Amino acid sequence: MTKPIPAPAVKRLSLYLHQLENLAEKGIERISSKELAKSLQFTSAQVRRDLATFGQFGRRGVGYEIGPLTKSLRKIMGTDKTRNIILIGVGNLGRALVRHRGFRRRGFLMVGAFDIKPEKIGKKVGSLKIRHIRQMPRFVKNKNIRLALLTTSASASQEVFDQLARAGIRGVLSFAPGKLQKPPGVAIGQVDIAANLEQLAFSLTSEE
Amino acid sequence: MTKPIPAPAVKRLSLYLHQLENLAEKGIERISSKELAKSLQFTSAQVRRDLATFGQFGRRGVGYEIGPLTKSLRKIMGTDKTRNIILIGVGNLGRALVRHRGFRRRGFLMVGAFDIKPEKIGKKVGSLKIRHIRQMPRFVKNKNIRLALLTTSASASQEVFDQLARAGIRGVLSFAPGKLQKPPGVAIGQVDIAANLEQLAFSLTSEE
DNA sequence: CCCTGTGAACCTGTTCACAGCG
DNA sequence: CGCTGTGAACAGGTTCACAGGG
Repeated sequence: MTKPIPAPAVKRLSLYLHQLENLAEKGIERISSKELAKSLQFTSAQVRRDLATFGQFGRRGVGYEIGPLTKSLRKIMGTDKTRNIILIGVGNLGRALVRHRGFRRRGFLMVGAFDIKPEKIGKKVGSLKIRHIRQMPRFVKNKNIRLALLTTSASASQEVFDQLARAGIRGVLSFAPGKLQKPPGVAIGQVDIAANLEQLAFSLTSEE
Repeated sequence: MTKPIPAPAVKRLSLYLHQLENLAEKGIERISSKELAKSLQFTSAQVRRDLATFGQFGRRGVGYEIGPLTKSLRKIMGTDKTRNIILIGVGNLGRALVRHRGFRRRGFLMVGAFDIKPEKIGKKVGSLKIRHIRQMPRFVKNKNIRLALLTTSASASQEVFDQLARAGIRGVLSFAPGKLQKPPGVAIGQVDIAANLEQLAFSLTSEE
C-alpha cells in the first residue's frame, strides 16, 4: 500500500524549497524546524510533520542540513533535473509566461510556444519561434515533453487539452476559467486569477 | 458571534458563480444541486452545504433559480458593483494583466498602473498611462481603491506592499514568490505560478 | 415524490506533547 | 540538553442520511 500524501503538504514543499534556496544563497548551512517555520509563518510542528512525510532528513539535536535537504526536496518534486515545458496560446498572458524569468530558477525550461492563429505562426516571442499547434504532437514526442501551460480562451481550452493529452502530455497548468474534463493519467492544475480576486473581494465585504 | 466561513467554500463560490453565469447565457433559469454539482465535478451535498452556508437560496422540490441566486452570490462576493483595481509593477506579467479581458466580466475594472522605473512613466499600457508609484497613495484615496495587483520582483514586493497598506488598500493579490509580512486589516492572496508547476511535476514523479 | 437544508458521523490534516537519539 | 520524529488528541471540512416543505 502506497501511503497517501496530503496535497497541502506538497504545496508547502514548494515553499520550503524556495526558502531553503534563499538561505543557501546567504551561505547558511543548517536550519531548525523552528527557524524555517518562523520565516514562513508556519509552526515548527507543521514543518517537521511535512518533512517527515517524505523521509528522515534532520538530525536530532541539530536540525536540517540545507544542502542535502534541498537536493532531496528537488528530487521529490521532480525538479532535480531541468524539465522542458511548452506553452499553448500566445496571447497577452502567454507572451508574459514565455518571457517569465522565474521558471528557469525552479528547474523549468520553456522550449516551445504554439498557437492556432495563422498570423502569429513564425513570429517570435522572446527567443522562441511560434509554431502551429498542428506541430505540437511531434514536438512533444521528439523532445519528450511532459508538462504544458495552457493559455487559450475558455472556449478552446477543453479541445486543446484533449489534444495535449493525446500527444502524451502528463500535466497541464491551465489559466482558463472553467473545469476541464480530464482523462486518467493526466494531472491538471488551474490558475484562475479572477477567482483569486473574488476571494479577496469577499474578505472585504465582511469588514466594511 | 459571527459564524466562521470555511475558506474552501468561498473558493468554490467563485466557481458556482461562474458556472451560473454560463448557464444564464444559455437561457437556463433553474438548476438542482445535483446538476450544478455534476458540471463542476463536485457532489450535490457539497453544493447544498456551501450555498446553505450563505443563506437559503433554493426551493425544496424544485432547485435554485439561477437569476436570483447569481445576484445573491455576487453580493456575497462583493462584486455586485464594479470594483476598481490598480496594478503595481508593469513588467511582462503586469502588462498582460492590464490587458486581460477576464476582469471586467467578473466585476473588476483596472483603472491605474504604476511603476518605479523612470523610463516607463508616461508610457501607455493598454489604454492606461503608467504613473510613478509616488502618485499611488493620492490616486488610491481619490478613487477609493480597495484592491491591488502586485507584480513587482520578489525583492521589492514587501516594500511596495507596505506602501499599499499605508495608502489604505485592503486587499493585495501578489504574483511574487515569498511570504509577505502583513499588517492586520489587509488581506493577501498569492499566485505562485512556478509553485503550481512544481506541484504538477510532483504528481509526475509518483507515476513514472 | 422531488429536492433542499442540516444534524450527525466521518475523515483528513493540524497541533500537541513527548519519547528518543545525538 | 536540543531538536527531530511521531503517536494521540483535536479541529475543520466533507459526506451521509434523513426530516420537512412544496
